[in-house]
Amino acid sequence: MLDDRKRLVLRAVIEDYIETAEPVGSRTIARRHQLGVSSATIRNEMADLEEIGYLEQPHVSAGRVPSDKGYRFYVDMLMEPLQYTLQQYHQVQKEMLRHYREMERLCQEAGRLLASLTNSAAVVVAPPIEHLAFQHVQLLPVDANDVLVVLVLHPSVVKNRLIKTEKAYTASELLEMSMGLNQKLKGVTYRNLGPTILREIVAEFGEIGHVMVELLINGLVEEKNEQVYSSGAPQILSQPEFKDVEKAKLLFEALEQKEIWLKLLADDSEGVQVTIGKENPYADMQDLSVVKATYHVGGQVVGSIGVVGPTRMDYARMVAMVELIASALSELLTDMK
Amino acid sequence: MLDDRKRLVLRAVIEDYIETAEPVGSRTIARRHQLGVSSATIRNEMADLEEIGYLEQPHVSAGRVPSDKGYRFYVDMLMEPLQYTLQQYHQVQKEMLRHYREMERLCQEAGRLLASLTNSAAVVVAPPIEHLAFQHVQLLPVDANDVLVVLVLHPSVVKNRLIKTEKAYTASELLEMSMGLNQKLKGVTYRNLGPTILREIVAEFGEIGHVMVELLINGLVEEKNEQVYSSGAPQILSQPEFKDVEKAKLLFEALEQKEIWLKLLADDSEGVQVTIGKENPYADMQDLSVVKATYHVGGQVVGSIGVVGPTRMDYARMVAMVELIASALSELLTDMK
DNA sequence: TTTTAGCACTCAAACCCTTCGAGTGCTAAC
DNA sequence: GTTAGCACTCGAAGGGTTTGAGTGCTAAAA
Repeated sequence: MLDDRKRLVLRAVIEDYIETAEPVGSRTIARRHQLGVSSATIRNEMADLEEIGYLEQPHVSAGRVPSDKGYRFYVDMLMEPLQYTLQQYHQVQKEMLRHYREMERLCQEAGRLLASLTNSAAVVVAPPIEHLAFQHVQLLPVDANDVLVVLVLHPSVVKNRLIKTEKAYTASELLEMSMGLNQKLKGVTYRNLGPTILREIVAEFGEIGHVMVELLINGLVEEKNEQVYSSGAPQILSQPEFKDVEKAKLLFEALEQKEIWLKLLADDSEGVQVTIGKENPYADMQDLSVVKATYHVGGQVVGSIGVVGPTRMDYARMVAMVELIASALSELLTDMK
Repeated sequence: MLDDRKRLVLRAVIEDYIETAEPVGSRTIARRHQLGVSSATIRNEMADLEEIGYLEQPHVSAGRVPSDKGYRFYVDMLMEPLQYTLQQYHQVQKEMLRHYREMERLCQEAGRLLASLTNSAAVVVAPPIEHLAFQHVQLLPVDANDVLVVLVLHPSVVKNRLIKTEKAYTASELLEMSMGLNQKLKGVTYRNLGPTILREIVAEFGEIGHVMVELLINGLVEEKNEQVYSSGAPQILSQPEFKDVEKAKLLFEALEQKEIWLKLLADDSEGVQVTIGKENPYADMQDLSVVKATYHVGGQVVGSIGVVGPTRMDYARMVAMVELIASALSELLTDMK
């Protein structure tokens, strides 16, 4: 469909544009890349590429700029895949470990690292609580009428909530109830918490049972929004496309729309996925590109992580870095198991 | 020092400027405020106010703009204090309660609310862990070699960490150790964890003792940065002073310098404090003003909360809102007790 | 003595014009 | 098929003018 020279020209235009953020002209290409043809020839090729829709002209006397379609072709067919080094991998894992052993923190840290590696904004969707399984439930006496509920979920999530009770429970009463609850819940995934189990809990554990059920249900609901973390937004202001504050505001607002990310990153296909400009269904993000990957625990997809930036981004680098962070995160989470 | 009319003029200039963000001229004042004198008179007054240093002129044919010193006088002497309503107070408490009963979450939520009430960026310094006291320590068996350490601190902070042990402990061993640790630690503040206690713990509890001590010490260190939350940064981009992206970047960077906030908000004097422009010792923040207050648990200062914005801010409103959030937060935290 | 009307003056912002140059498309020759 | 050459386009940059908000000063009025 595209002969070799056209590919070379397209690639040259895109890579120059990614680097300089300025429309690139035929002479620049002729000078900077040794294609062995004159600018006039390149001019002809560029006109063709524009006709197919891979390049665009901001105005007639400016150079060319890649279109979304052009970037797509570049990402799929032209770009030189970049492979992260083993050294980078270890470095990243070390960084992550330095911080927290707790799953949600680890996910946040992964996002922060990704943002700093790419100089861009990163978004992480942490594993939805629905996929987690109860590993351990414990009621602890803290004060006269204060009971601490500790829920250990698998993998490596601990939730705790202090509750106030009407009745004052003794340590051994609580211990006994903990054992009972454990029996009921151990191994059950959050999502499989059917009404039967809940009703049993209310019936068997009285006041505490009531509170527990409310806590289980509300815990589930509340976490929805807490599950999306973003970082690195400020540094993206250095990108020339955001010299216009309005553009920047759009990006920031997009980052705050956590539901969008839940949906966008929910797709659990394999490998790194790239969404370019208008390919994105959300109108506010059609100037932006998203590069994302899923991460795994023991082979099962549990969440995803990605970067957002202007469509003019270094896709090869972004893909490599997202891949890097996603694998490192997957490995750490799996080891946590 | 300043006669009544000068005060009226200064106040009019500042309030107009806060509202419009444009340098204000003598005619505008004469028109919009009924001072009963002509623009020429106001012009003379403004010249005087400039001489004392309360007003400045961006250039000779522009109107006047308040100087830092002018804002200071306004805040101390001129501005009409705004009192939040009881209804707002209840509303805010309700909002806060809707979210979390856990101290750190509550602090974050307070920041988020403050940001949205003021359309500005808010920063919260959560109570430093050094001030917290151990209330309950518990080791829980989670898996063969996984032990969950739960630290309940007063007021209302729960920390937990999963640790891997060499030895596999039985539930009852862990229970016994929990009781021993409790005895040692209960009531001790984090800050008073002297080497004696730590040494005793290592001596008495072997492997677990080692891990516990490491955890206690590292926990202390790691939390430092985690203790500062900021929110509402994006909305501040709407302020006209940030139409220049460079300015905005400065603010964002300032918000990320958590140590600055720790120091800035560490000062635990009573009431709401206002730092205007150059009064701020940090060079990067000399275009910004900070309005902050401390919050309390049972009468004792534990942390502080504030807003940052351009020096042209609605000080009366900011002060009222910071006061509102700080009292609501104090009351909730105290009740948690 | 204070206030005010009047007026000359200043200066950024807005507008218009010109120039400059990067870049194009087309044509004709190689 | 390639390329040199050239006319053409159009944004960006620079320069000049106009406009208008705002000032300070002066002299007269209160």
